[in-house]
Amino acid sequence: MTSHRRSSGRPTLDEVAARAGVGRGTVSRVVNGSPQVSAEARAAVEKAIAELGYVPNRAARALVTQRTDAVALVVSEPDDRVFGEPFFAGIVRGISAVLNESPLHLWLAMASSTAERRRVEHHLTGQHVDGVLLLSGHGGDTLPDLLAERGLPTVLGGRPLASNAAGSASFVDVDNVGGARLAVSHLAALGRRTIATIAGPLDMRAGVDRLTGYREALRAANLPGDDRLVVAGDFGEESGARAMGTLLDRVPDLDAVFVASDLMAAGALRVLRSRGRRVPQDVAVVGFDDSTVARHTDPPLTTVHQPVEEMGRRMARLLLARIAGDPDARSEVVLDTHLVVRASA
Amino acid sequence: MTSHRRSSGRPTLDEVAARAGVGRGTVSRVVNGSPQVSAEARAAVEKAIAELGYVPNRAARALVTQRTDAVALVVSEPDDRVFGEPFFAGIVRGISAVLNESPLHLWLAMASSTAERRRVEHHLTGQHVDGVLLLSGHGGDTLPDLLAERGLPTVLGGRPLASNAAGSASFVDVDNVGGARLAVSHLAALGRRTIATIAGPLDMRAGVDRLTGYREALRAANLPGDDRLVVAGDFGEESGARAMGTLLDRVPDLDAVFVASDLMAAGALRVLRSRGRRVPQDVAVVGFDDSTVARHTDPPLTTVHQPVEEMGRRMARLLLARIAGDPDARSEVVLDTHLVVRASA
DNA sequence: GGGCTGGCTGGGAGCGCTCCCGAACAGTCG
DNA sequence: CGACTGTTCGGGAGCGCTCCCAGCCAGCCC
Repeated sequence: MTSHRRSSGRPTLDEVAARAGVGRGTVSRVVNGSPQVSAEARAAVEKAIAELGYVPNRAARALVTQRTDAVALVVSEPDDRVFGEPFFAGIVRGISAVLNESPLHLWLAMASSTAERRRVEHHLTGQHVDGVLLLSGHGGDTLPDLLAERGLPTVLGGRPLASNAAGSASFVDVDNVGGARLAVSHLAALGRRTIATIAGPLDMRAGVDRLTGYREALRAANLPGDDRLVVAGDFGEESGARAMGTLLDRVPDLDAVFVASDLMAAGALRVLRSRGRRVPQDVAVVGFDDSTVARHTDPPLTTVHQPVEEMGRRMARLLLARIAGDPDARSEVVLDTHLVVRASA
Repeated sequence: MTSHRRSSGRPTLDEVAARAGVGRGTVSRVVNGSPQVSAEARAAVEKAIAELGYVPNRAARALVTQRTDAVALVVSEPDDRVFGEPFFAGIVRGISAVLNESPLHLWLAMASSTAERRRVEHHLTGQHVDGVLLLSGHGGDTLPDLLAERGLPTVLGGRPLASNAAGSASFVDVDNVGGARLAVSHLAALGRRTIATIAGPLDMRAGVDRLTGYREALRAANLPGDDRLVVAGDFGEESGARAMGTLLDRVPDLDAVFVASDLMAAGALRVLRSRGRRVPQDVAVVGFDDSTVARHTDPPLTTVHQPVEEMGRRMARLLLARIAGDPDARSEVVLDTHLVVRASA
């Protein structure tokens, strides 16, 4: 009737106040759970809210509070690695599970190309998220530094490569070194003496760490570390096949391979078979990731399991903590991996 | 110096205007690409923006425009299906690819439990997304109706089950019926006469449609449709194994199975082998999804490929169109599937 | 009884932006 | 030369909310 009614029809805080017969301040206090409200006033406001179906306007709130109740999950990855099963889905689930218990919402940003990365940077630093979860991988990513500089709470998925000024960023990682050590020790315990490895890309921390674990385990088992036993791939299946070929050419009598990803291991398995090697009798193989394919290769793959969903959960919790509390607090969480023994080793 | 500087230090539109020596309106016009600005004014404003590193405040803009430049991807799925490879990752990629070309941002909302679903409903209808992409699956989901009622542009991933008032919602689906038909015709063309099927859950549209395709193809090939040849699973590996057992008990001499998901097919393959059937000699098997596992089963799985990433792209484009234009426009997109022939059939 | 607490409350100010109205200024035509 | 059109521009109003301050009303103590 009066011209005050907004066209969109969504009730505002003022309308609630009018209906409850109180002032705006009181409604705001009720909505935000302030204790400074009498029982009667609170009841009246709650009644009005229910009747009107009032939902606070986030934009208006964000405008004044300078907070957005949103965090971004940035997938800053040019290639497919992050999307490999079960990584991405698992992480997202873990994160969502935790965030769903908080008032925060999740904004998903993929930055594959450089242009997209710039757009994302722009948006993040132009504020309007309260924190950032970053799934990166490759070194040379400038985003962590940029965010740190802007003072935006950030949690990295995966330990940053080297000297990144991510010194101020928290991260959650799986124990890649330990996992690789587990795998290679297992191979050594099986009596294998010539253990090769197909490493991941060495510009990714996971690639480097798994190689380190391999070397440590060799040393611990008193086995020779020979550079001809090491070939790097890119975590993808084809690169695994190629690497296996190279390895077999170089060291025909190798009796075991530790492969830094299940997908590469699947490729390796194929080549091994076509070159007449029996797995595990002639060559034992251990993979990494415990992805879905590991259960279905022939033979099923012994592999290192990493707790992806837990990783997502921890990332989210860490971010929550940083947003709530001291933004300078830095934490590092490293999650245990374990070996899943199947038929390939 | 003056007390005008905000503590957070982010430059505002007014500061840009002051620096450029123009009014707020002009800055706003430049930022929003209005043509009603002289070349000099535009240049001055752009210079000031660059110097100050100005980024518009989304909340403030959203508050006045009543738009948010954000859409939500709601995964309303209690169980794992959506997360099965390569579905989720593919969809998300496709969506992101399209959205990255637009001013829209992506919110990700998982609603597994009923409580979470309520929270999401509340958030969506409490406004503050401009549209919704819904990945559902099971019938009985009330969200599409709710959103339609609220007039929120919505695009469904997957054709809704039955009589949902999703009559007003657009959707993108893959041609499940056609895909299943393709698979079963292939089996028939191979000379198989007793073709069984392990269907998906019949409260999901994909489950129903794939079964329909199976039946149509049988009829077209003049093969008997026997209810004993049909067992439903839940798309998961174990259910596939169980179903295969049941099928073998009922019809020991079946010579082919069409399985409505690769994961179930993997389970079926296992049981087939343990029951002494050779694949494909004794029993030919065709799966559905063309997931990563299909390439690695023993033997590799012939399966129906569905264009997941394209599905994501189309969903995003459809939503964009609905947001931009006539919100009552309804569209249905059904994407073709094709058969990937490997060793299992 | 006067002054003081202290719990509740209402409402002004203002967050940063867009929208829109009217002013200012050309340029054009009769 | 005056009236008129069209383009460009400035700035007031207001989006819905939170913050904060002043005001009010007990209740209490000296």
